[in-house]
Amino acid sequence: MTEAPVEDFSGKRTAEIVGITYRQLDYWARTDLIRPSVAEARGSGSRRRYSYRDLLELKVIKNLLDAGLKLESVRKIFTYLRDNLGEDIATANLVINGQDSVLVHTGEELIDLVHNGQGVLNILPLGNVKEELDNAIVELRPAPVAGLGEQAVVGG
Amino acid sequence: MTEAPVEDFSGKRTAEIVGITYRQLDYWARTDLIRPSVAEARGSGSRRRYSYRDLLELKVIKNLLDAGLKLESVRKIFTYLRDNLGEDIATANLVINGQDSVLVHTGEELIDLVHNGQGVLNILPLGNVKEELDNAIVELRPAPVAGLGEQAVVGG
DNA sequence: GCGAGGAATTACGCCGGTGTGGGTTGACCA
DNA sequence: TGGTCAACCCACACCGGCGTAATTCCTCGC
Repeated sequence: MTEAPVEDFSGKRTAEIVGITYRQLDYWARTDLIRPSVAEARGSGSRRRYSYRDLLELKVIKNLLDAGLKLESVRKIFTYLRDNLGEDIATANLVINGQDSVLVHTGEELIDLVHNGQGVLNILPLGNVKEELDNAIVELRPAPVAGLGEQAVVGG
Repeated sequence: MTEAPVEDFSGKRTAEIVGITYRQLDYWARTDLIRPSVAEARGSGSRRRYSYRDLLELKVIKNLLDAGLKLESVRKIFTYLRDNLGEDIATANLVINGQDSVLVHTGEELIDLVHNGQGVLNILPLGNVKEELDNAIVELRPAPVAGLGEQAVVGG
């Protein structure tokens, strides 16, 4: 355990890892979609610090946007999701039906939903998201500095 | 066959049936998302005439929007969908993966896609759409005029 | 049967909110 | 002290709401 998550990330690096532009990250932070939970910006020149969990959420957002969702919808989804995005990320599928979101774990549940669902369902396999993220973190090491990159003590 | 589809619909009524605003319908027509296939507008005051098939597409769009999709994505989806939205509407599920769309008929195919899919899948059961539409058409009869509502001869 | 008037419908310009990109300035940290 | 990163201002595209002018359709009176 404690594989890595005691690491935190600058705004720029966060954007690179997640695969979004820095502008988006900036905009989302200032419009309260996702704010850096380790350290908020405190005026021009200060540094934002994102946690691993933040990156995870950002990656989910990125996936949702790539799927063609409106940012507005993503905002609403996260209002719900933030309370439920927990341990079972590896196996869960996020299923979104308009304003409502559910976490589904089995394929059968999924089929049920599709059959009963009145509208479009947006389905995001969260396991993939975590995987993608972890890969990106490894590949995008900040620099070939000795051993530790952006290692930081968060005190947890 | 020929259950009803020899009917066509005014812009206003189309908007009511589909459940969108007239503004949207107007905007979509003028930006080439969906144009009335029976009769185009030919200047201020002219009348648009939408076919049943148009309504079907509009209803799909409405569902996609309700699911939180960007209109931009919907445009791209329809570029593909228009060629493939055919008879099997009753049973097919529209599956969207970012830019790509597929029509899927069985639950197993669906699960496969979910497992393999890298990103979000948007799934829309098309059968429901047709059903919703037919209900709305019946419920929103234009007026209690004798028997026939907006019956019209469209030719072949 | 036919013309006139009113109702219905459309096109269009104006506008605002959102999301995003660019560029610049200013603070922070190494 | 220099490089990096956040804030801020600006601009632009998209979506769609509103109001208005223009046109067409429908109905009525003759």
